[in-house]
Amino acid sequence: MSFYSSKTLPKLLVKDFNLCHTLLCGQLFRVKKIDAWFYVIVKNRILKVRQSSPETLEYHGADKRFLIDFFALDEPYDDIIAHIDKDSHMTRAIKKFHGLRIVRQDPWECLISFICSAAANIPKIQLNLENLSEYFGEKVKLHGLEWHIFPGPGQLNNYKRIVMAKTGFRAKHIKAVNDTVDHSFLSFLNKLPYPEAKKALTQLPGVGSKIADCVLLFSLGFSEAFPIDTWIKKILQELYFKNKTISNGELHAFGRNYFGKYAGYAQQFLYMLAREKK
DNA sequence: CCGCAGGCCCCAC
DNA sequence: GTGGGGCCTGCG
Repeated sequence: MSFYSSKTLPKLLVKDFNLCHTLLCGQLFRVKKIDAWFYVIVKNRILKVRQSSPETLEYHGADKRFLIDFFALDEPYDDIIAHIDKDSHMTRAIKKFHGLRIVRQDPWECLISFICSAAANIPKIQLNLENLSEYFGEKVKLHGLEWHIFPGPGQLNNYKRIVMAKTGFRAKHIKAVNDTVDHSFLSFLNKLPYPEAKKALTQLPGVGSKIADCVLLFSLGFSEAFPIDTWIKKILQELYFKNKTISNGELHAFGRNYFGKYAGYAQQFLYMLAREKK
């Protein structure tokens, strides 16, 4: 595909970072693995990256500063782990998935992604996002391949095409959100306290407690957000409630109180535990 | 006794 | 997953 050997690519020294865990923990969907490399479509760029050793990232398509921000490498990892390491279950998860990070993805794409996630699975979400990008997003060529940038707010302006992207009942939510939400609304949420930001998001059609928490956690820096999906529900009930059925509201309150200001990281570790048992 | 807020279940989307 | 309806409960 390229005459350049990997030796010519820049390297970034990393600590407490695992690329696979970070890219494959269900927070991002536009990730492709080709040979030994991951290709991640982030905003208007195609990031090509691999972890050639535990402490080395080789990359192309972005600069160092971008990588540090996107992968949240400036977060105090030891501190985060110390906060959520409350019991033997978490200790095990933290050890097993060490280096998992919560990325800082684009809030708009994150919002649409998780609207697509309602009653779906990961391959289906990926299909929806690929289709939406192909139908509405700008095309770019890189590494001999064609890629589509994710369409911005206002660009998802054709209901029929949104339906053609196989979004099903989510199509009307996507169209409505496209017509009412812009970048400034989303960046404004950053400045609000968690409860207010969440309330503003759940005002949007197709966005309830879970999806709001995903957007807050994965794109707006609210590390205390604690999304309850079916996987988390199952594992929380199993590990902390002797398999008793607990309402989502109660599980949410439990997670936030028990794990504290980095509850969202705890949620991701638990998600990984739940998925590997599948 | 009656009315409404809050919690929960159900089901179409 | 969400949202809206139906239904039960509890307090005023």
